This record gives sequence, C-alpha cells and structure tokens, in this order.
Amino acid sequence: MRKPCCDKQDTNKGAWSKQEDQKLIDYIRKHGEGCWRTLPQAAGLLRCGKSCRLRWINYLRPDLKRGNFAEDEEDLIIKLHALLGNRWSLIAGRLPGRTDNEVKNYWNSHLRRKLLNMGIDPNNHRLNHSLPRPVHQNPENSTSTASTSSLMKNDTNNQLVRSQQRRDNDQVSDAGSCLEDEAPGAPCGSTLPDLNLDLSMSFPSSSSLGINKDEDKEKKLNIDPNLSQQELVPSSAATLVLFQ
DNA sequence: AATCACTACAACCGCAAGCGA
DNA sequence: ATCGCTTGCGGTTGTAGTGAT
Repeated sequence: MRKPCCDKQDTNKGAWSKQEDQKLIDYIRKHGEGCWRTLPQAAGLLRCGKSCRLRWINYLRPDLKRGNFAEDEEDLIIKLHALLGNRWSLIAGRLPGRTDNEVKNYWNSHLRRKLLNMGIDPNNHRLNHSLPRPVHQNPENSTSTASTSSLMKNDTNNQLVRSQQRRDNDQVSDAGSCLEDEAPGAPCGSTLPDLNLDLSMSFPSSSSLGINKDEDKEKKLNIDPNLSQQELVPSSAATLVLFQ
C-alpha cells in the first residue's frame, strides 16, 4: 500500500493565501528548491510537498511569463502537439516562461477547440470530415500561409463546440503524436503535408526548467538539442496546413 | 436582479520513472 | 535484483468570473 504523500488531515488544501505564497517564496529564495517533501515543514507551511512544488512551478516562479499566448506560441504549441502528443512538459520546455500546466490548460480551453472548429481532429491533427469544415475554404488560400491563430478570431462559431468540449474531454487523453500514429517509416508529412516540422529543438534556459529530464527525453526522441529556440518557432508558412 | 451556462485556470490526484540503499 | 521513497507528469476536478437569458 502506497503511503500518502502527506498527512492529509494536517494539510491545507485549495487556494493558496498570500501568506502561504510569501512563506514559500521566502523559503525558496533562502534555501533554493530542495527536497519538496520536507520543504513544507521547514517553511512552516501546512501543505504537502507536492502542493508546494506545483504552486512554485506553476505560479510563483519568478521567470514565469504569464499573460496571453502570442500567436507564435500558439502555433508552436500546435506543431509540438502534433509532434509530441500530450507531452506537456516537453512542449512547455520549448516555451520559455510557460509551464506544462499552463500549456495544457491553454490547449484544452483554446487550441483544441480551435482545431475542432477548423475541422481538424486535435487528437491526431488530421482533417476530420465529420467535424465542421474550416471557414476559410478559399482555394487560393488552401496552401494557407495564414496562421491558425488568425484564422479563428471569430469565436462565435465556437459555441457549439464549446458545449461539446466537456463531453469530448474524456476522449482527449489518447492524443498521440503523429509520430506514434504513423506507420513505421512513414514520415509525419504524409498526413501533415505542409508541416515543415523541423525537429530540431533547443534547451530551455537552465534556470527555468527541469533540464535533465528534458534532455533525456529529447535523446529518446532523437531531437537535436543543439539548435536555437528560433529554429522551432514556426514561420507563418509552416503553420499547420492540414487540408489536402 | 436572478439564474443559468459556460470558460479559464488553479489545484488536486494517481501513476510511473528515477534513484539510492 | 528489489524495494521504498521522492519527484514529475498528465488527467481531472473545483470554482471564480463572465456573459446570456
């Protein structure tokens, strides 16, 4: 039987208070990110270590960007999701100042719906004929250089999808990358014809992320870590154009 | 003004990987 | 090799805020 991560009856749950935040910030400033399990007691917090870690990583860390996602960031998330599936921490690692939780939330609340609205199955990034067709079916644009971000500015069409979103949510989790979905040897481009997926990736700044694990994963994924962040940021022409 | 429906996002939970003993 | 502990990840839930009716 697994031991609970903390003594539940002695810990606070729910939203963090300003005082709790301050205690955590003060402690980590003084001692750094150490053993999360012992941190709460040492910092005088009635929280479990997991909760402290999450609060710090997702909310209190000083290098967090916060605020709206830029179009470049949206496009990058979509590309990376097509490539990596729901590996949010890896995706977030390519977005300086963004957390996996933030990226995941943004995907589920914005980007997923956006793709659905374009008639793209967000699980596999392929055109789904049972879904609403995209609104921009101008053949001249079908090699579209328009970014997905700019395509769906009009959110009114999303209403139907929104109500469907919750019902769909239990189907989300099998989102695999196209790499996994493809038959062995079949290039990603066979279903993402115009997706100029440069798989080269750079390391995020070591100050902001758990680098070592990312490095390991990148090795497993054969991702070249030596190239700059810029090389991953999609050109507008490289934006997902999934219609054939 | 009250109620309902929906969104956005913070936070929690369970699981599995990683690591040292 | 295995066991137990810690950490990190991804899925899910809870709820405050907002707009529609």
